[in-house]
Amino acid sequence: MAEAEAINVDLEIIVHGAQGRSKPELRLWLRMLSTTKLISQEIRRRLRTEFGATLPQFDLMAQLYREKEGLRLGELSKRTMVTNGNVTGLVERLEADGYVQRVTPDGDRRVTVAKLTENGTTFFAAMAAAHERWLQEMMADVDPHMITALWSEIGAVKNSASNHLSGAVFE
Amino acid sequence: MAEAEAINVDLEIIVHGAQGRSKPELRLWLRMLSTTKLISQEIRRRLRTEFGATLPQFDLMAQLYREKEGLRLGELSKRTMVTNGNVTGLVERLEADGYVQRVTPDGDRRVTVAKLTENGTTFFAAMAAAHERWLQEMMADVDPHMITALWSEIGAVKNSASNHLSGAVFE
DNA sequence: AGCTGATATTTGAAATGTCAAAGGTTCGTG
DNA sequence: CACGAACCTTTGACATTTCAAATATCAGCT
Repeated sequence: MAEAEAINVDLEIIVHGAQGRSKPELRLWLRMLSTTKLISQEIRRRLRTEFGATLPQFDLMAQLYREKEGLRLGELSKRTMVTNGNVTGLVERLEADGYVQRVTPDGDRRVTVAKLTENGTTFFAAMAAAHERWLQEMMADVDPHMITALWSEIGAVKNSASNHLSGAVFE
Repeated sequence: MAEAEAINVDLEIIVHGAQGRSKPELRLWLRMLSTTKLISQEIRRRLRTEFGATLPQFDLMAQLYREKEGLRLGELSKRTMVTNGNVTGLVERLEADGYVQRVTPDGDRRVTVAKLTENGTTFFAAMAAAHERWLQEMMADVDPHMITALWSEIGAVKNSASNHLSGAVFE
């Protein structure tokens, strides 16, 4: 354990350099980024080996899973924080795999609604259960109080960042 | 301010659903992920519009900046958490732009060392200054104590995750 | 010297990511 | 009802991403 920690500290130093003189905001950002990358990569690896799926596909299906009626591609784009053009391709591939179905509603022919098929629903449910388990595993060494505290503190960071964006995010 | 916060809370709900029944680890993970995405996208946007650069290029140059003698591509891959094949293409484009130079040392002809050119050095220095400023801006509303606290708490998360990886990360 | 195994990088296929521009479709208003 | 603005999705050009397979080189051993 102690050894693993030491190795990890080294990794951090290697990744971001021995930058004692950086501003705290920058140090925090670099650590957030590397931590997120680390966990993302692990989740990607497991999704691929255990389910043959990708993380973006998982994210997209997660949105559809809780909207039985499906979602418009534009909504999907906002919720997954993925660009419109990207959603098109993702849905295309998921449709080819039989997990998602595309429908154009009668009312508005500009719109395309994507929804999970029955296959897609059961497939996603299995992935979601594993996904939640993996996260509990990976955060097993963290004090539960710290987890909830982190959740709210990161909320503060997110709020601050949201208030200082240049682009029009609140369309 | 209060309004912007309300809007942001809505965004979070939209992005991740009104999932009161999720495990804390999952909630924390989703929030970390969306926050990191939000800030990354803002940094990407600014790097592109103000410098015509991409975030991976910035990351790569950051590593070279603090190693005047340059780095082997494999080292670059580890430090940037980017795969080998990916580094090849990144360096290729940066070389075409005149910011990076590739050299094969005499001793070992398997190796390729990348280093910043003079142009690359001054270019990166300008980007780095802006980059640090942007982060201070985006985190301006966060209590400085919280920033340092977050830094160490996220360290705990990172350590825990490192200890529960499936793949061989500590080669 | 020649083999073998380890190292280092490149390549190729497929997916994801961005942005900008182009296509349709709908709606309000003249 | 026709026009133009607004809306939704797709397309196209590129960059990035991963993985696996291929290449190239080195180092050690016989």
